[in-house]
Amino acid sequence: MESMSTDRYIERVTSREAAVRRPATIREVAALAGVSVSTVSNALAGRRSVSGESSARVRAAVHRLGYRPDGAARAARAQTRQAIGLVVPDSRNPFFAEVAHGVEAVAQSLGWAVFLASTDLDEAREADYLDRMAGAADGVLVCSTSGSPDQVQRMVDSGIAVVACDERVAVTGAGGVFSDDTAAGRIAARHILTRAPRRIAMICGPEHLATARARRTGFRDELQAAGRSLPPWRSLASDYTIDGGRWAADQILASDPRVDAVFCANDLQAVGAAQALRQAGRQVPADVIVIGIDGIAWGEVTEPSLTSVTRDPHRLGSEAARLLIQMVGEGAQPREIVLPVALVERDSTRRSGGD
Amino acid sequence: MESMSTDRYIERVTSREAAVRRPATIREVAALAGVSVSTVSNALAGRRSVSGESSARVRAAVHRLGYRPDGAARAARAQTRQAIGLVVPDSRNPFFAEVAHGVEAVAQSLGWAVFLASTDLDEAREADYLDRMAGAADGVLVCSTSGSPDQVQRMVDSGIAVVACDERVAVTGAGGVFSDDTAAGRIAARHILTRAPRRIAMICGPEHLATARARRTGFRDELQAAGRSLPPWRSLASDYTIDGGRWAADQILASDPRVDAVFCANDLQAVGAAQALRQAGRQVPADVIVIGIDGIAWGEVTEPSLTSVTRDPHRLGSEAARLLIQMVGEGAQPREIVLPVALVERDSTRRSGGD
DNA sequence: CTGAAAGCGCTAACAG
DNA sequence: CTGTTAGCGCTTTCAG
Repeated sequence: MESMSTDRYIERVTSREAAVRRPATIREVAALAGVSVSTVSNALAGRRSVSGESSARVRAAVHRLGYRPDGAARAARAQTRQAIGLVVPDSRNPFFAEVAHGVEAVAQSLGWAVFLASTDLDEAREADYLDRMAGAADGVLVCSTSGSPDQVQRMVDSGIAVVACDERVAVTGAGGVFSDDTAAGRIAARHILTRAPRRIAMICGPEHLATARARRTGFRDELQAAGRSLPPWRSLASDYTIDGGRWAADQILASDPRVDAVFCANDLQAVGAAQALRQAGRQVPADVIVIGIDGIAWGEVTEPSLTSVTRDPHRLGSEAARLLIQMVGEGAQPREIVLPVALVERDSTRRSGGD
Repeated sequence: MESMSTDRYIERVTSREAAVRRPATIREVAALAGVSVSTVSNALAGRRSVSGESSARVRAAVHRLGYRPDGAARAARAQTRQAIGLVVPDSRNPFFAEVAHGVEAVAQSLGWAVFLASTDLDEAREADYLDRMAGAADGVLVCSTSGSPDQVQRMVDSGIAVVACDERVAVTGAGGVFSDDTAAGRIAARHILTRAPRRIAMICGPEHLATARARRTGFRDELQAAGRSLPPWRSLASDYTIDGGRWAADQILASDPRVDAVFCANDLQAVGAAQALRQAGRQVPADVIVIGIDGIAWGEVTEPSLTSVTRDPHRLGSEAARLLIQMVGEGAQPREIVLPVALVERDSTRRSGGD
């Protein structure tokens, strides 16, 4: 099987010339166009009226020189970087990838750039990133931070706009876009009850996340409202990951082999749980139904496809970006937005026949 | 089912105070510390020797004021933004998400920021992004661009470092990090042949991508070397997406229901193809084996788990970022790096028993 | 070891 | 409609 991998590493130099050509400046453009620097600036920004004659010559010069305004210089002078930062725990997580895409889509359409930062759940990295963003962006979007709110509070206090997304952050003066996590838990419970299960289990998210607690509360409350309760040994917490879900499902199976419904606080856990369940010989949904929360796109690809209470991650991101840009660009008040959630029913809770 | 979605939208204002506090400047720090601006600058950068006394006072002042150097001003003066741009077709695609994570990890460790841009395969957006990055970043990493190379060439010519990643770009003076796509195709073929299939099919990527063509060539060549060939009706191209794979698999099934091995030019297609195959009543791998290329993490989660020739997307990104930062930070020559690929065998090509 | 002064490339008054 | 003039906040000579 050793022929099954290519050789170590190939490398070759591509060009022989250093070509330390520096970008053209606005002054060069002005000189070539035979106008003043400010006319170039105005022509390019369309800020003040410039004669057709002049702007044509400017355009020509810009084109000939391949001129691009220097964002840094502009930012220094105009006191706006036209950039926002986005801090997520892990950009590979499909939920945050979707959020990031939403952020980026509206930022792009509004002419803002976005810095991406993945903390990988490392507090030191998070602190470092936040620090850096404070110096490079006009505002930052913080998703599910694990660190202490102090640093974020200091950012807000020193004039950097902050919008929290997904998970609340204890900071005054920050905006926020969240989903109705309690409702998500309730909806999941209601849907599960519809299938008349006898033995329900619950896989929660990390205890330190308020969103995880809210989902649990919603789920529990709805169950109790229906006169059902959850024995403690069928309720446990794990990471918001596929592995976390696998592990939790195995635990549940060990303490109650006859479980026939499992609620997961997020989709990744649900994917892992469903997999573990199948590997333990259970049919999903015939023997056990599984439901998650989040609404990641991979939910329709897994086997079976995953029923989920979607939080519309793309919209979470786009709404958050819109709010942040309003705050930073138009001086809008920070506010809090709670987005609705909705059930997306797929195979993992499908009634298989006459049950 | 209407109770299965939360109310429209909730919103409330979070703070009543505008608090237009502007960030502290280096001058304020200097004043508070009782030293000059340049001493503050030097103390902070550790560039020139500063007495312990002074730097202590500076540190204190920085802390008290919550001072953060303004990146834009620094960039304007020092002529380095310490930022790179990353342009990908779609940041939600797990392959590019992984690449992005690799890029970001090394950028972060080297003290560079990264701008993320998803073109969504829209040439206008790509052009817009590239343009913007030219003004905001010191260099840009371009993954699988669809647009014309002219713009990228102009960027290089005007002093913006460029590194292509994954897909080559016809530009002189750009660096590049690629994987050995031909080898990937060959390895896939060799592995498939190991299973002694009778009717092999091939799902290629978009014809306009050189990587797609190379994978096809590698696959074909290896087949021919083994004295096998592929009837044209069992070879077709589709998008590098799950849907593309689904569609292609359906086509193949229609023209040859007895196909028992399908090679896909990327993992997303393979996931889609496997799904379509199963939905058409075929067992994977018992009836048909499926193999992809890329090595996305979701390959181990799908049912069955996916055999793939991995290109190690994370490393592709980290290597590309390292090269770009060397070019832009240390004036390194642009060069071309070709990374090895390797077979990762999973269930989708597993021999089920004695076959 | 420190400070004064000169800009980075750009925008934004302000006069013409 | 246009040009001149001050800076943005920072780094970086250059003298002390």
